[in-house]
Amino acid sequence: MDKKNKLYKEQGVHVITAIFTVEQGITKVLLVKRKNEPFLGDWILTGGALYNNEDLINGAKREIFEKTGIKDIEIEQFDVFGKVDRSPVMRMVAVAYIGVIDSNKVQILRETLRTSNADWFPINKVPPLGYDHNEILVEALKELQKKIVSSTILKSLFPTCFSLPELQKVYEAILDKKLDRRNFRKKILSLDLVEDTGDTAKFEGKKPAKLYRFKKKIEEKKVF
Amino acid sequence: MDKKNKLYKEQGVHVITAIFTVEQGITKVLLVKRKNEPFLGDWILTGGALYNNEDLINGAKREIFEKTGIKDIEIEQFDVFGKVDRSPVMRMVAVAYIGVIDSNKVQILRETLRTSNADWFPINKVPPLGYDHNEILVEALKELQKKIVSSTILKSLFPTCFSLPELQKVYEAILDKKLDRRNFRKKILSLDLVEDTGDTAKFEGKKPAKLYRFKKKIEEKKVF
DNA sequence: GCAAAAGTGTTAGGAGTACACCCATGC
DNA sequence: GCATGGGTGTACTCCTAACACTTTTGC
Repeated sequence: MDKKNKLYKEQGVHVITAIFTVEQGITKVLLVKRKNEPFLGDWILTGGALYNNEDLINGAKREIFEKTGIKDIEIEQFDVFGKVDRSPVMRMVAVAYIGVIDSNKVQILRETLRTSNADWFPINKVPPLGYDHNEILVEALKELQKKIVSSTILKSLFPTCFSLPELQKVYEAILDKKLDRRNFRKKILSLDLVEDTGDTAKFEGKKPAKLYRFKKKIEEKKVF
Repeated sequence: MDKKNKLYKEQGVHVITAIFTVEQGITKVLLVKRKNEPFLGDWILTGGALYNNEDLINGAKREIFEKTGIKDIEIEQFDVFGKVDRSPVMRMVAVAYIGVIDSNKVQILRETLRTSNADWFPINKVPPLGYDHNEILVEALKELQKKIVSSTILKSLFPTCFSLPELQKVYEAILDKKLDRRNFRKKILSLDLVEDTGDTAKFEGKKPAKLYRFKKKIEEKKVF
C-alpha cells in the first residue's frame, strides 16, 4: 500500500448522525446550520470529518457534542454513502448513524465554533440540505422505521415513565400509521420490556392512564 | 474543511467483499493470498483501497475482478469496520460487502499482480487472516444467514436449474440446521420464486427429482 | 425385493388482526 | 350527564411446525 498513490490519495471519512425526536406526535430531526464553506449557510445533519485517533462511533459522538452540546447519546450505524462527488472539497465517504433522544431532556447549543444555529425540524418540513444529506435523511427515516420495531432504540425517548397511549403515539408517528389500542397493549406488555410503576397520570384523555417504565435490562425484541 | 489538517490527514477507505459459495453442503468463502507488505503471505478476503474516481460498490467489484478474475457478481454492503489500528500503514475504514456465487461457474485466477494464490475455504477451516478480516468474516456470515431468508441472494448460486432437495441443502448449510422437507417445499413453492422446468434429474437420491429454475423477476420475500 | 432419497397432506398451536363495550375523569 | 380518551376480552385467520406413508429408481 503506497500512501502517495494518486489513485487513492486525499480521501477522508465523514461520520454523520440523523438524530430524531418526537414532539406531540410529530417526528423531528435535528439539523445544524453551517457557518463555513462549503455549503455556508446550509442546514445539514450533525457530523463532520473522522479524526485519525478515534473509532467511528466515537467520532460521530464527538461531532454531535461539538455541534449541539448533546452528550450520552446512543447511536447506531446504518449505512454508508460514497458517491464520488458527494463532497466538493475532496473524496469523502460518509458513515451514517441514527440516534433518538427526548428533546425535552437536552439543551441544544444554538451556536458553536462551526455552526451558526441548530434546531428540530419536522421531517416533512426539512429544507434542502448541504452535501447529500437529504438522501441520507431519507434512508435514515426508513431505517428508523425498521429499528423502532426492534424496540430498544425508544428507551432513550422515555427514560422515566410514560403511559402506553403515549408510547403508542410515538410508534404511530414514526411508522406513520394508526395502531389498534388493544393489540398494542397486548404486544408491548407481552414483550416484557416495560413494568408498571403503580402511578397514573393524564396524557391526552380525561381518564388517568397507568404509568410504565422501561425495564433496566431489555433485550432486542420484535414489536411488529 | 482543511485538507492539511493533521487530525484527519492520510485516511483511506477499503472495500472488502466476503464471497461465499456452497459445495456439497459445505459453505465456503473465497480467500486470496497477499504477496506484498503488510501481511505478506497472509490470506485475506478480496478487497483493497477504494480509488478516488469510483463509487464504493464499483471499487469493491474492481477489487474482486483484479484479484480473482470474477466479473458480474452481485454484492451487497452490510457493515463498516473502522477501528483506529485496523491497518498498520495508515488510517483505513473498511466498507464490507457480501457476495454469493456458484463456484462451478467461475474460473478463479490463482495468481495476480498483487496476490499469489486464491482458493475456497470451508468456513470452519479459515486460517488466521490479515488485517481484521477474521472479524469481518464472522459478521459477514451472520449477515449471510440474515440475507438468505430474503431469498434473492441465492439466485446467483442457481442460475440454471436445480431440485428442491438441492436448494434445501444450501439453506441447511448456511443456516446450519435441518429443515423439514415438506414444509420447505410448501414454503418455497408458495413464494412464487421458482417454476417447474418439466425435467427431472438425480441429485443424491435414487429417485429423480423435479427440476426448477428461479423466475426471471423475483421480489425480495421472506423465506423463514 | 430392498435400500435410499423424493414426493405428498393433515393437524394442532401461536401470533396477528379485527372488533365492542365499560370505566374514570373534567366540564 | 355527557364527552373524551383509557382500559379490557374474544373470535377468526394465517402462518408455522410437527409428523408418516407412498413412489421411483439402482443394485
